[in-house]
Amino acid sequence: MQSPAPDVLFAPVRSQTAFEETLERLGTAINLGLLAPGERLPAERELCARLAISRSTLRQALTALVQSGHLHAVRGRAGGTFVADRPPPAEIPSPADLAGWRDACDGRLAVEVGVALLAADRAEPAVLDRLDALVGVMAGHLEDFPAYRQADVRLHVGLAEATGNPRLIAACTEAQGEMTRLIAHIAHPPEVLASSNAQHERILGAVRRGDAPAAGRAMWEHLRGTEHVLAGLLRGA
Amino acid sequence: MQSPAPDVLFAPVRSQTAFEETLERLGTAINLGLLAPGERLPAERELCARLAISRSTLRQALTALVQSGHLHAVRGRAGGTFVADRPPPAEIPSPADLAGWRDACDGRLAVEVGVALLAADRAEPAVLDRLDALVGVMAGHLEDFPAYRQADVRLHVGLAEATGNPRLIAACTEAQGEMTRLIAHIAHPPEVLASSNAQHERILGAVRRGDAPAAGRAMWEHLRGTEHVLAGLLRGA
DNA sequence: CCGTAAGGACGGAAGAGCACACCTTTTCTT
DNA sequence: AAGAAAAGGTGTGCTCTTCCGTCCTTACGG
Repeated sequence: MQSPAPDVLFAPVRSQTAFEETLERLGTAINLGLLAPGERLPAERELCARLAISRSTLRQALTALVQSGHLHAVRGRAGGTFVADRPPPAEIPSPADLAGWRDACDGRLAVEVGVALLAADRAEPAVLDRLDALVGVMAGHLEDFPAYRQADVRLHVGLAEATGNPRLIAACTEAQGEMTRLIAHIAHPPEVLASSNAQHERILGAVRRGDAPAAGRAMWEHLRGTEHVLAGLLRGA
Repeated sequence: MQSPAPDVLFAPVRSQTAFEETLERLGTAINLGLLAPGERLPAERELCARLAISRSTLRQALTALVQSGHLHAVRGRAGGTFVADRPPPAEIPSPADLAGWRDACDGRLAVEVGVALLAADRAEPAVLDRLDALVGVMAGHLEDFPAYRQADVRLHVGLAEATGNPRLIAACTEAQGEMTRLIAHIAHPPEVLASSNAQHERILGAVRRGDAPAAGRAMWEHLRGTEHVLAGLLRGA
């Protein structure tokens, strides 16, 4: 009955430095539009306290993001660090990203279906109203994928926030970041977006009814759609 | 429509050292029984290569686990590092563990339901036969919670392995580790274990039929059972 | 015109991790 | 019986990351 030693137990230990993680966190937040263009970040001395890192380390990340054009800094009393008005476009996905696209989809599936199940139990109607509004925003941007995608991300992350679980919010944000890297540069016909957005309505409807199984199932089908699109385009990768 | 800056974006960055993560990985693997008593670990020089850390760092972790009684080391040509025959019992959960029990359950829910959905699509019958055998093992240990729990863990992790996704396997292992810390020291009447094990059968049945929604739903209900037990016992925490 | 709040810059201290060389113990092979 | 081999055990010094503290520069506001 004893299985042999599972390989994954001895998989490489991640060694991401604080600088790298900070850079990644802020960078994806900007790319996802969670930090809006023109928005002001907390002051460095406050932000490094919130992130529980030293100011030097934080500044490494901020400096890198300024140089890459994601942020711009303004000195002086009324200054601060601001998200660029026109952040640079998402980079093309790395070979490593493409190689792991299926794993990324799987991870996203787990997080999002779990979020849907829990949100159905816990979401406040007021929050759901805000998410419904996002469906309307997306409906108005079927021809403008970047704008559509930004509302899309806000919807999914907003649903995660509705669960009240910080872990799930973080996991959802990370999953959305990975997905954005994968899909930012591929064509999205308006018909596809429209049908995807119809699924958003079904998900929110089930969540509002408190029907967790239906919400989970609707989310599952929603994500399978994305997965099939990717499978078609990346078949060789 | 612009939400204010999401709090979770500026949450503390995790700063876990390679030593800490190695210690945790191997320690939980032993506590969960994924590394069986008496089992021999790969040689240090090989293991540090697999974990992508230096031998010094690996030895820090191994030394700590030897001192805590989880491992014992044997010198000489036929030597090695072995899992203790009688590893020390799980520690009582820390206040931090108890405070976050609901978050831990949520995370587990997402991972496990996702695993069930994906396993229904991908699991090989041969693998499912092995998992069915574990249900039989559990049925024979309704009076012996440690033994029951060990087979339980192997079942859940085995289902994750059936998805073929390393991320999910790792996430599932971690979630099971957290759950074990929470539930190791509470009473588990045989009737509760029997009903829990019946749910295992339902899950595996749905997976075998390739009925993903049913598998996901069965898993969801299975986990809600555990959650209700915990909610009753930890209500004040 | 000065205080204050913001970003910007430097320099040293501490610790984690690593590479490498070497030692000790035991067993296997010749 | 001798020596090679394979394993854990030990020590040293270097590099890189991070942190802390201090100071500088800019610019708004009274």
